[in-house]
This record gives sequence, structure tokens and C-alpha cells, in this order.
Amino acid sequence: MVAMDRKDLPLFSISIVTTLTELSPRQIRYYEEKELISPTRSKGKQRLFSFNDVDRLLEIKQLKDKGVNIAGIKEVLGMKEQGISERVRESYRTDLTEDELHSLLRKELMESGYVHHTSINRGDLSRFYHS
DNA sequence: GTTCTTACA
DNA sequence: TGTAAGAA
Repeated sequence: MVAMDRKDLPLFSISIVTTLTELSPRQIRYYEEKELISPTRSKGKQRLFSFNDVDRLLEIKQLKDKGVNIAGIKEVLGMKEQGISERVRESYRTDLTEDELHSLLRKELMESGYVHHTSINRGDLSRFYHS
């Protein structure tokens, strides 16, 4: 069971993910260190990210901007894995320019309502926020 | 040229 | 988190 889902295919270099997520290489590597993402490695030990990795990175970015710390982000990401539909299928079209793919991917993910009304800012999770 | 790790500010 | 150094 290597990659049942297309979204698990390791395809992007860190530079690509950097432009896709607008996160710095430092942050991306830091999140991997914190086990928020698990990109595979190429033979040269270079990271290869999948669509799922990019998805998670974008969610991490949102939560970070909201003031959620690593522990809190792990909580939310863990909850997501328990069940929440996703969709960015159109991103797989190959007849898109790189810029089109970038904006499309980001747009789709932004409008998915990933982090709202999940009750994360309802008190009991306040301990996951920075001061 | 790009990415990696480690380390320091 | 940004940046630098040295290796791959």
C-alpha cells in the first residue's frame, strides 16, 4: 500500500511547496520536525511533498495566523483525519499553467471551510492558543 | 543551482 | 523564524 490516493503521491520539491503555500522553507522543515507533515524523501534525501502535505500545510498556515500553537494545530489536524470531506480534484488537470494551478489550488482550499465552526475557539481549546 | 543539516541571533 | 556555513 504505497499510494492508494493520488493525493499521496510525492511530487513537489520544497521550492514548489514554498510558492504553493507561501510558507518559508524554514517553517516547512520546522513543521515536519514537529510531525505535522511527513513528506517522503528522494534518493538524495530531498523532501518530496504530496497534495495532502500541501493541504495540511495550508491548514497549518491558517491556524498559525489564528494564533494556534503546535499542540493546538496537532489537535485540529488529528480531528480532520477522523472525518471531513475534501475536494481539489480539478487540480489534477495537466492542462494548467503553473500559476493557474497555484491559484486554483489555493482558492479551492481556502473556500473549503476547513477551520470554521469547528468549535476550536470555544473555550475548552483555549489552552492551545498563544498568549 | 537547489536542498539538507546544524547552529546561532 | 531568519540566516549562515558546509556538504550532498
